[in-house]
Amino acid sequence: MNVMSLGEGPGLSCTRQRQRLPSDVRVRQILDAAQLEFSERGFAAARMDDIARRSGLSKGGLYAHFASKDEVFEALLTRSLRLPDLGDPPPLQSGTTAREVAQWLVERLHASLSHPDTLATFRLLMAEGERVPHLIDAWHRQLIEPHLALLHETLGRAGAWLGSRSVLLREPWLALAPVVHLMVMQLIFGRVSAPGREAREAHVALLIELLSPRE
Amino acid sequence: MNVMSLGEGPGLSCTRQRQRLPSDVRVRQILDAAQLEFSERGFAAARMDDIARRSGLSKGGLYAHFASKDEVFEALLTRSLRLPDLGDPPPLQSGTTAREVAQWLVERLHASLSHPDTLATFRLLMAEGERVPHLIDAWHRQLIEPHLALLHETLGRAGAWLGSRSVLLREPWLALAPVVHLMVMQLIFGRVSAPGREAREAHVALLIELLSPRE
Amino acid sequence: MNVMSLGEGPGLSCTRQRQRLPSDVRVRQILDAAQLEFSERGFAAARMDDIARRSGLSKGGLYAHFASKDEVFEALLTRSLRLPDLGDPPPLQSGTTAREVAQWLVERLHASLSHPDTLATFRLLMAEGERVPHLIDAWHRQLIEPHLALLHETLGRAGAWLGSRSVLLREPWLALAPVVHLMVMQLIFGRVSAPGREAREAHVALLIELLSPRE
Amino acid sequence: MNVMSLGEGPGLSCTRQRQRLPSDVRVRQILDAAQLEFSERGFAAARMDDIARRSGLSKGGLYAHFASKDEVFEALLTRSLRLPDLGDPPPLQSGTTAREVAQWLVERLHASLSHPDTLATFRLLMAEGERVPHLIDAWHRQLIEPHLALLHETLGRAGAWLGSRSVLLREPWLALAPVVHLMVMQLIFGRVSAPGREAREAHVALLIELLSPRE
DNA sequence: TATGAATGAGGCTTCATTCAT
DNA sequence: AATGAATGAAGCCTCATTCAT
Repeated sequence: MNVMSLGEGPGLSCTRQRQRLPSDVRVRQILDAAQLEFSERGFAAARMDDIARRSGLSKGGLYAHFASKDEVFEALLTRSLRLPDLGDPPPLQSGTTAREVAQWLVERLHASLSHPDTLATFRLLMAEGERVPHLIDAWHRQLIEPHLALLHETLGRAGAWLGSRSVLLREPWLALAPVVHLMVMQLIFGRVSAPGREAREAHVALLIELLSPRE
Repeated sequence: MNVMSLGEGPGLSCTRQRQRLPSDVRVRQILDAAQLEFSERGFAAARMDDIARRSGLSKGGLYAHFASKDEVFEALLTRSLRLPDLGDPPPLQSGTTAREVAQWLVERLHASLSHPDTLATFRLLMAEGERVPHLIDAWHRQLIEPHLALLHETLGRAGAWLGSRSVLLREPWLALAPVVHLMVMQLIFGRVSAPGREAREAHVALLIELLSPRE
Repeated sequence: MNVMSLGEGPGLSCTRQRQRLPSDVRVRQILDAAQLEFSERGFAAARMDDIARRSGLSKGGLYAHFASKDEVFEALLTRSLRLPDLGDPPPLQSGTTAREVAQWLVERLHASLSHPDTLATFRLLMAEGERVPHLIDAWHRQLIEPHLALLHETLGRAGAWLGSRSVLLREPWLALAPVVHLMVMQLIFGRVSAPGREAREAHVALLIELLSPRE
Repeated sequence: MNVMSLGEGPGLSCTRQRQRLPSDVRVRQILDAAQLEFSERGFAAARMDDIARRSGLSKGGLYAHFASKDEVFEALLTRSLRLPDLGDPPPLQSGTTAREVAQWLVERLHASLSHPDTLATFRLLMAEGERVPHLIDAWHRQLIEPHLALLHETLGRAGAWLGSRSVLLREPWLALAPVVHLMVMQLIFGRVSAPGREAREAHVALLIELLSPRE
């Protein structure tokens, strides 16, 4: 490469140039790559080289953005810990049935928790949580608690409305458990297949039973 | 091992002798050590050196019993995959209440699944399952299915007896989900603390509700 | 490299800099080092560490260029398997004597086969050939066959010219055998000394006898 | 195994006993095994474990007979360096032809040098000779020199008898070279196939030419 | 910012050798 | 004389990280 070809300014050279992207774009690419690598192999077995290559960078280029493997890992988990958008609780009007409430809840929970990104984070925390205890707390605050709060709020109001006095109203995690169960099964077996319709249907049926008033 | 049992060897108590143990004893020690190391660090980050030292062996000595790290890992999981002893289903006599059945079930499930060994295996399979897909199958067959079968059988009979027509009778995994949920929480947060009494109580209450006949 | 050429670097001559060389230069250095190590010790006893040090590299640096010891070995042999330049066959003009032909041949064969590189390769193939059977074939095709072809061609034409009907014309390997014998002796005894003049003279004398017509 | 079963003397126990053989038998077995292992893999790559197993011994048992790998190697080569029995030189009576002498010689040389044991030793010396320089000398004295002496003597007498004045009479190694060539080819290519008849025939033809008087 | 050769610590594994039995 | 568990020194190879360009 001669001196002339360097001075030509951006865009004019047709030779294969080094790709210089804005930092935030690169960081996003890197974290996307890191998510795949860390999720597939776990922290220790993931290689900076692979993360770099998957981001379209060389190893050295990766280190221009992150000072260490730990830093990438932490940045990844931090990014994954965005507050989920759970939307508004359902309106409870006259005529709202237990089924409607249950379906709304199950749909929300699965949409939020069965998302591949959530699963990947979930798995990383199971496997490597000890590495980042402060992130575990954050995860609990930002993921678990909002969901439990949503459940508590929604089940409470629906229970009152519907006249249920189920234990569910006091222990909303029981309503979350089937989703967690499915997440676990999904992580352990077939990493691809989404949880079946029937499973969700069963979950709905369970909630209906518990929300329905008894004699 | 109490203090007395150390230093009492016949004659040569003080000199550090090379310990020669029968192979099966060593293998047990090694797998115990491996369980700790693999569970604490995951497969990739665990070091053969540490496993060896924890078994009272040199690195080379370890390789007299296992040909590779993978082999230790697999042997460990295989050992952990013993069929659980779930005991007999509960007698359903006249006078048996939903509470009795529910308590019996919850106790069984927690005793079997919250055991530290089971948790360790569970965690390893979550984190490193892709390494040993055949063991995943075995785990499902030998751990999950028997528990589901126990639930199916017991819930079915209890439901018939008690007059319940809950979805639980068709989808026994719903009754397992709270235990799985607790296992997960136990793994992610505080690796030590056993799941609280209240959680078990809530689980029992849930089952009671579902097993009780409705008007 | 003379003394002057050291210490003259621009500005920083004294500090020990990390040497960064283009890949092909390094590869050449590595294979040179490998040739020495493998030839001196054989494949199994040669150490990657030594090859690295001899190339002015760290162990890890070596692996940036070759993925394994086997790969270095194979690359080395492949490099050694260049077709020899045997030059043109001698002109047979009126007046060409058997001695001239014989001397020309013996000189060619020894120049080509007694070369230290050829000897080193020869020895490696004797000792470690089973490791690289495909290279054995290549070696035969690229080294042995051309020499035999040269002999066949040259002896044939010279024999016709000179009126010889020796078995040599049909079995040219008989004319190669003394060189092989000398190579072997050179390898087994004194690894340094070139084969003596007298030996070559004897070889020439042998060929003369066989090329000369008999009554 | 209880104490009684040990005191019963030899021969009475039908349980699998340790095989205790006379030392010289064991040593022979060990060296046979060593010959195979060293020849197949070379010194560095041969494993004491394999030699032991091939001798029907455990590793420890092997060390009861040889103090080290080097000692086994040296003992093996020493055993291989027995003086070959070349038999008596051929009677040269009136009527003996060059063909008879040549055939007798070629047969002797091949019988002695193409023997698998000789080939194995030959190869070991080529590959590992530097390890045992004193044995190289011995090998020369005990194998090469006798053959050269046989050739010198036989060719000398036959040449005188037949009226040849070939260079062969002064440089008997030239008559040995084709055998060496064949040995080398046999070692490098097909480790099994014996050298062909035609090759031997060619060798004979060569000697006949050189032994026959010229006008 | 980006490259990729280079480093060096550290992990897995092998194997000659020792030794209690 | 024999066993086989055990040692420990090395060797191969990996990979996070550095750095000259």
